Amino acid sequence: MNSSKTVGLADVAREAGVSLATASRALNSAYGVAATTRERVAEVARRLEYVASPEASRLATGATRSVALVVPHLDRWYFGEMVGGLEEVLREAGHDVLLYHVGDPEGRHAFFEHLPARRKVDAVVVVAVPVTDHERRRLELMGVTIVAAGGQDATYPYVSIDDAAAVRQATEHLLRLGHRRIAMITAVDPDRTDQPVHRGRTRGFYEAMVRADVPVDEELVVATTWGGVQAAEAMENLLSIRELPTAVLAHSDEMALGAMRTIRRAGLRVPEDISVIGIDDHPLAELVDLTTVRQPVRDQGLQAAHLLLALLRGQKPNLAQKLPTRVVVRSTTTTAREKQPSPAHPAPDTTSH
Amino acid sequence: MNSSKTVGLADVAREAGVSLATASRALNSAYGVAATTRERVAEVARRLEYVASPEASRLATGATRSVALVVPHLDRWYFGEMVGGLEEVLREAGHDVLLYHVGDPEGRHAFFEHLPARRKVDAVVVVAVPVTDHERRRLELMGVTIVAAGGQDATYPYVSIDDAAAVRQATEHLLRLGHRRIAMITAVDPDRTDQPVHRGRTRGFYEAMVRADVPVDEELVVATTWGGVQAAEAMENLLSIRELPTAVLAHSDEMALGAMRTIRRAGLRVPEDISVIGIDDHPLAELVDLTTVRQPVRDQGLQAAHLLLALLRGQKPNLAQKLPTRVVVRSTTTTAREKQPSPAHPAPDTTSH
DNA sequence: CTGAAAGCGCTTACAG
DNA sequence: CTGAAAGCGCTTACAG
Repeated sequence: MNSSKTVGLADVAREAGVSLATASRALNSAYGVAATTRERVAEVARRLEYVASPEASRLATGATRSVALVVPHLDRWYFGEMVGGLEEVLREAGHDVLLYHVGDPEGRHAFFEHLPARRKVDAVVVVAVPVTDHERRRLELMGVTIVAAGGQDATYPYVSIDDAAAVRQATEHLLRLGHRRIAMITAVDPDRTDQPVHRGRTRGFYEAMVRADVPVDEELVVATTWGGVQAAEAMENLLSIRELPTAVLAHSDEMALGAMRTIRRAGLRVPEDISVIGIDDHPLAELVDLTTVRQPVRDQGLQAAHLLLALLRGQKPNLAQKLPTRVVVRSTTTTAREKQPSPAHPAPDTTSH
Repeated sequence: MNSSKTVGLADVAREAGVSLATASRALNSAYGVAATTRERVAEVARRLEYVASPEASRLATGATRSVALVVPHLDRWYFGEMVGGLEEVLREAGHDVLLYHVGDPEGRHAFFEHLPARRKVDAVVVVAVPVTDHERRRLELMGVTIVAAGGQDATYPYVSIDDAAAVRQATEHLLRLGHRRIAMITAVDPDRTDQPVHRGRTRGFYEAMVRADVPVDEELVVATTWGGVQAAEAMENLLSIRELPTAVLAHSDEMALGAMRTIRRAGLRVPEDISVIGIDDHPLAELVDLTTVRQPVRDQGLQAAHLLLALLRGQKPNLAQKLPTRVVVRSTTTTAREKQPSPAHPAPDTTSH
């Protein structure tokens, strides 16, 4: 199949005048080879442009030198950015990076069932994908290390942001501007309706409100799946409430943009009538002047990769790393007006224009 | 390292009462095995949850069953979406998907230099990454198939959109609305300043203008690197021109958003004062009501993967596939006013807002 | 420090 | 149709 002969370890050994064993050791291990021998072999290898066959090495050692990246989406900024950070340090460390897209719970299940059957990877990092304790234990039994990048707190090593803190920051920003009727568009993972509602980002909202001693109007808390269009629809419900909110907090920037579209189409202005704040600091947030809470996504990927490498080396790294977030004030939030806007309850109109 | 024994082909063979050779053939090849034998072996394999060791198979056959995805960015929607499409069909076809991020020309060069040294992959698909003919030939000599997903026309198999046609459609949309002073913010790849200017997207603009017999004011054509912020700056230059354009065409939606920010900050309105159209139909374009030219990104990834598979199978697929694009009218474009806006040449102000 | 040899888990001509 | 055997290209105890 491949006509051009590739140079093998045997070629290097012959050329350097040593045995296969010595050549191998010279190229890999630190001990057990005379310095001069090692250098000579290395020199020959370089000259011959020798590259070890990964298949053969893996077969002989049992280690695969590759890690699987499990991601639920590839088309959202968050995931691409995360993967970019992970790839950089893993590749740098000499690992192959295998991409696995698991869309739904079944896909996820299939992945964890089949992967360990025959170890194709030494480790897997899940990007904001939930992993059951059972799945995690299964992997560990098979000797594959697991790490989470982003997502909710896990019972295994992870690096993420403090979701509750991020939303607390957003809420406090609005409270500071004098807002009291604050609405929140909560994101729920469609595959995980089992989860407690008042956790993560949602919890942060309640915490901030309680601390500020501002009562939460439950009517102003709506839930929907991730996504701008879904948030736009949720916003329609919020606009049908008798007393409109003066500010809206969305669980992501995409969702904030969706909410803004609904507000705009209803003939209201942002931020004059309703302030809007998102979470993420999506690259486009800057271009649409959206106030948001910035989370360092690439850094989470970078750190998660380092965490994984430390674990593979048998070190004892910090197993629960949370990266800081901070409010980025742009122009979609402003001080609360005294009077509520009540523009004759404009019928939300999504078809027009 | 791995304590739990995995079941090997030997276990299957023994259990099925056949030799290793027969077991292997039964599981792989279509011919040379009695139907009953094949079934029995398959049954045993299933029961034992046998999974072949990829390392061993690869070492024995020489085929890697894996393909490398080479991408220049991971944090932009376009690339994530493309990769998602590629991953889906390649994984489905039983290939491993290795991710390679090559940021700059050196990285790209290093990739093509080292990859073929020892075949880690059977094929590589480059996502909008330029490949020199020399690099392509090198890969082919080593027996690795190459395919391009997206990007400019290549001298090797590819699937992409017709860049010139996409911009032609955008230009024609503006012309149809009565615009004559149309500005264009051209995207240039910082690594490829060598390329002819009037090609791809840029060429489409000139073609449409010539066809409509509308003279192009070269002052209205500005170039910048991809990116919203860069486009925002380019837009500042356009606003400093004595006679403002009535419409702006940006080479991407991100760039269109950047242009809109500058227009907005200058106190002008979109589309009343200046119409804006982008290219892509980025998922967020819908949320900001941006008029654009839609390109099917995921489909390009899907098709490119199918093209690759066909090539690997030795078939003769269409080596130059172009997917259609179409204008999606939203609310950032409108008919040209009779009079030009000349708001006393507002000084572009990027600090305020 | 170095070498001969076995082994990693498959696949595939070569004989029957 | 089926089996014994060699081989894919490394690594690593085991002896020196």
